[in-house]
Amino acid sequence: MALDTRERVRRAAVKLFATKGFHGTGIRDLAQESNLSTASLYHYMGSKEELLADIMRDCLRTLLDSAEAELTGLTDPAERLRRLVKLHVRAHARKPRETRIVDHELHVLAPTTRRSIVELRDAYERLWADAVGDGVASGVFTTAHPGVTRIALLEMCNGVARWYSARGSLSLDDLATHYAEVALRAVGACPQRSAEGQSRGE
Amino acid sequence: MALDTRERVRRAAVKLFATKGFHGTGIRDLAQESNLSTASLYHYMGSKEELLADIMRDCLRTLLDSAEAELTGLTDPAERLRRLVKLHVRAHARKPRETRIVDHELHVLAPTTRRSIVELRDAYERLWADAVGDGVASGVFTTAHPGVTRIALLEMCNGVARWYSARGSLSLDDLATHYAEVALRAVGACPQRSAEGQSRGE
Amino acid sequence: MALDTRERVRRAAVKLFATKGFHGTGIRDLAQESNLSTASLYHYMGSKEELLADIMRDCLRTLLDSAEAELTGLTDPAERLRRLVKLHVRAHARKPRETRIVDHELHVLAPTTRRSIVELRDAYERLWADAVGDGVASGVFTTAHPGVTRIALLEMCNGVARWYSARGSLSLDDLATHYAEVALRAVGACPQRSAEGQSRGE
Amino acid sequence: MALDTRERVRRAAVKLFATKGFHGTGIRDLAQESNLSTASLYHYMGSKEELLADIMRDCLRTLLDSAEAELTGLTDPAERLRRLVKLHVRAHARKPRETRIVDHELHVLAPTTRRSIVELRDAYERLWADAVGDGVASGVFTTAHPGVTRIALLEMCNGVARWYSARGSLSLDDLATHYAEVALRAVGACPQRSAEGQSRGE
DNA sequence: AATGAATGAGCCTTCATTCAT
DNA sequence: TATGAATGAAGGCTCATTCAT
Repeated sequence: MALDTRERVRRAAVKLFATKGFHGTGIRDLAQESNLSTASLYHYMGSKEELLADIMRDCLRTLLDSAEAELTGLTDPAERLRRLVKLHVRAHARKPRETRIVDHELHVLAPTTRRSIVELRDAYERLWADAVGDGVASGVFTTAHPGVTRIALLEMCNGVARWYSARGSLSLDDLATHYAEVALRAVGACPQRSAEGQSRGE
Repeated sequence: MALDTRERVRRAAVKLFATKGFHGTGIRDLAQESNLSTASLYHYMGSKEELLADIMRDCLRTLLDSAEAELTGLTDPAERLRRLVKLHVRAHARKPRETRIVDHELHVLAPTTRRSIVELRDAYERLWADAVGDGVASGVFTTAHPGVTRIALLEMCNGVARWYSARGSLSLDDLATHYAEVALRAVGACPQRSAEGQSRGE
Repeated sequence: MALDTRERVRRAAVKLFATKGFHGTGIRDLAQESNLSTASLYHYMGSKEELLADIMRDCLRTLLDSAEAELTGLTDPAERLRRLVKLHVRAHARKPRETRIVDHELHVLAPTTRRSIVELRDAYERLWADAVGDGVASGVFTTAHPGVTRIALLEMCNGVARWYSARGSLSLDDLATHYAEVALRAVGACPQRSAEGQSRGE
Repeated sequence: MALDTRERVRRAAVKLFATKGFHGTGIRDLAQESNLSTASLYHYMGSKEELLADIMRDCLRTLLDSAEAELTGLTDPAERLRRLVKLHVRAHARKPRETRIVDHELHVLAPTTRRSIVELRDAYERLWADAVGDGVASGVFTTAHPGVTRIALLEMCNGVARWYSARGSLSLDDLATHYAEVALRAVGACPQRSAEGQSRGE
């Protein structure tokens, strides 16, 4: 099935925004990458900035929705953090360009739009904050600065989008598991058994 | 003492490149921020891109030099990692804009220039790789994927530049110590005493 | 019939480049003369320099093609030279601006482009060199330095573009004939009859 | 003896204006070629345009003066034309850059300045016109259009500046003699003896 | 005599966008 | 749906020139 034109434009934008940055990408670049004229481009998008906002919004919506789905019914903070990390890492490894765009181009958006995007991001990060906070409250985690630890872990996981390659030696599952491991250690959950399991597996 | 003009231009560039991105910063923005005409700007820089490259180069040189100085004479991998993390965190908290520029704008540079910058970055990262590698080799660290762990920690520390504020509740020293803590836990160094020491101190 | 826009740009360029020189003509001058905005200009040309190269190329191509057509089947060197001179003079009198551009602005072109233009010019001048050379070889022409004579005649004829005006007393045909006369005398063809014929005719 | 600075500037200008054109030459180019800063340049010249005008004026003054000196006491039109041609050719071969500048950059000058330069040029050309005119009047020359012939010869001789190289096979004296020959033939002076002499001599 | 600093104006070119077809 | 044509604004950079030192 032929690719929907709107989708083609979207993908072109994702590719170029991630590679050259929003301001480094001209609409001529977008048009060329989409095999469209610059004029035609405007049948499939509002403006360059709206296109960017759409990409960010979708990326964050998907992340938020699947995170909420993943956590449904879970109470154990360690398990919640593990799931969050794995989901986050998988998302960033699979959609490195979209997530890099979210991370790098927020400053481009006009205030109103930016606020709506930041809201989504904050909602998502609250899931992390809650997991870490609950873990510390219940004594499962021992970390001196939960807030700092949360953001440190998030940044660590975001980084995956900047370097992970599917062609590397590490499978996506192993990567996600490894990161969950590192994260749980970082909060002081010291998951003896699983750590050893991971070690044995290699 | 009045600020050297060249330095004024540099600072304007650092501020704007970090805030709005390289491509998002116009030469006229730079001129205004430097209280200079656009023409005068060119007495103090080669081109916008060279200015960027200079900023990056200086930032990385400084980081690399101080890291090498910091590690001189040290052999214990845990201590080396701790020092690297603390230095890195401090540098990123103190010069968040410079380091963000290094992280975000590499793609702007022409191939030749980029290579020279990447070389510096790689030299610096090798210090981390060596510390982690030696730790694993000597059994002090237990981590399944040293390479991944190293980059995960680096990204985590880079993140500091994206959120740390001196006006926050955490002092720079505490922040650096905390990150070192998290990092050592992440590599499985489980530094009982120092971790407790750290906990007690807060 | 309305003038094609591309052609309007071309004519504006010819007029301005010839009058004020390539470097003396700004893109804004071109736009104004073409009744276009500077941005629109770029729908009809690659760059200012490409526009110049196109003008030169077309001018030389036309000259070369018509010269080759004119000489087809001719062997007599005197007749060939006469035809070349007349054609050249006519072309330079009719298209003085294009030919002046070719003569004056070669130095502007980038090496590669320049080479391609110079090649055309050389191909054309070879027709002159052959005519003069054959005339000397067969004894019809007596000139001590055929190469010098050829270039002297060419320069003399090029000059037409710098002064001829259709409003002058001399018709184009008479002008061309007169130049042919001067040229043949210069190579020592001393065409008694035709010279007298020419004299009688005026 | 060290070269006077003002003279160094002048020479740099001659070189660059001739090579790249007036508008193609920046004052930075001039400064570099003169081994001066752009600011220092202005101790030795009024403005770029005045520098150009000076060069042109001197070139034409010299030509005019030496032509008048050369013709002093001569009445024979053929001899006068021969001397003019030889002088002109020599001047253009020896100072090809100055003369090219005079020929190519008149259009740059502001009206007032231009007029003063054109006046000089016209005074010089009147010497040619007189020689040709007298020759025709006295029947020594036979040319249908004296005015056209005069300008044709002038352009032919101007051309020397565009191609003559001292490294070529032809000596400057031979070149000048050859041109005089061509010119006299062109006006129909048919100087049997001298032509043969020329031929024999080579 | 010499120049580093400074600049308003201008350079060529591309920007994102609109609109008639 | 698709696009050639069009553009005002802005892009990075250089222009010729002045002036204080």
